[in-house]
Amino acid sequence: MEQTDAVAALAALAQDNRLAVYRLLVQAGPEGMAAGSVAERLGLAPNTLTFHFDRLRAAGLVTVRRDGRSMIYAARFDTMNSLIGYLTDNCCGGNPAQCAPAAACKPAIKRAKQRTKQTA
Amino acid sequence: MEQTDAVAALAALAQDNRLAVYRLLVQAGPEGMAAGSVAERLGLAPNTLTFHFDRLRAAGLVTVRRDGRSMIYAARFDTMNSLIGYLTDNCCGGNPAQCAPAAACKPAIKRAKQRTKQTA
DNA sequence: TCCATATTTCAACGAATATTGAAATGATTG
DNA sequence: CAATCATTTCAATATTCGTTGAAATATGGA
Repeated sequence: MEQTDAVAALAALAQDNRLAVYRLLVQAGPEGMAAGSVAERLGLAPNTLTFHFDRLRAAGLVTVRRDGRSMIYAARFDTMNSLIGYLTDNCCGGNPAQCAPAAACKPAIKRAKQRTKQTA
Repeated sequence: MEQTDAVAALAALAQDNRLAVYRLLVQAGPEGMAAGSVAERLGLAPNTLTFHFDRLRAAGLVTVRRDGRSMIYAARFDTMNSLIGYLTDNCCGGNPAQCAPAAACKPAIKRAKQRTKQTA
């Protein structure tokens, strides 16, 4: 992951409603949730929610697929892993005695191959 | 960690220069770096840097101590751990078969007890 | 005390952001 | 095809943010 992408991801998460949306999707898992369900659950106006979904998607933090008239949003765990890897990259000068590399949530379902390594 | 603190930490990191500063401090480890060294390393004006340090500190991401006429800034690894814990909290509905809890960089030096558990 | 170094404070400006309201698009059902 | 539901697009507004420049504070040495 590069600086620009990391900033984008962090900026996308650095907002009350978006963070709530993202965490909801993280908890929902790979299956995702319909936009309407998220709106109802968090009490957000549909257009406001679209705006936030858009930012999360532009940052690569979520995916969308259409199911009938609903749009299903799901968290992208690989991006979260990359972000955490970027934040803790070369931690403490890479001294293995001082630092341990980070690893975040992995769905391990409906997403077969997913490398644990993220060298920035 | 609570929502407000998480948003504050994410917002603090969601900016090019601040993210660069923070990563530099992460790599510097618990010993930290003088403000001037950071400024020189990143080519930032001293007052601009103070502004950014202030935001990082307000978010609990760094600490400061004075050493002579220099101010030594250091990353707070515990906050990073809490943040990662918050982001991945109850991942995939808490289904242990699908998700593994996250753990970030731990200095393990000059910072003895540090719980791995962060239940938000 | 006087001077140089290191960092902070203050005021100001242009740019970006979140929310709102109304209208439009796309998909399903009868 | 008409009606309805789910979501998106567009324009407008108030707020927040990052950077700059000049001046102030604090520490250490001659």
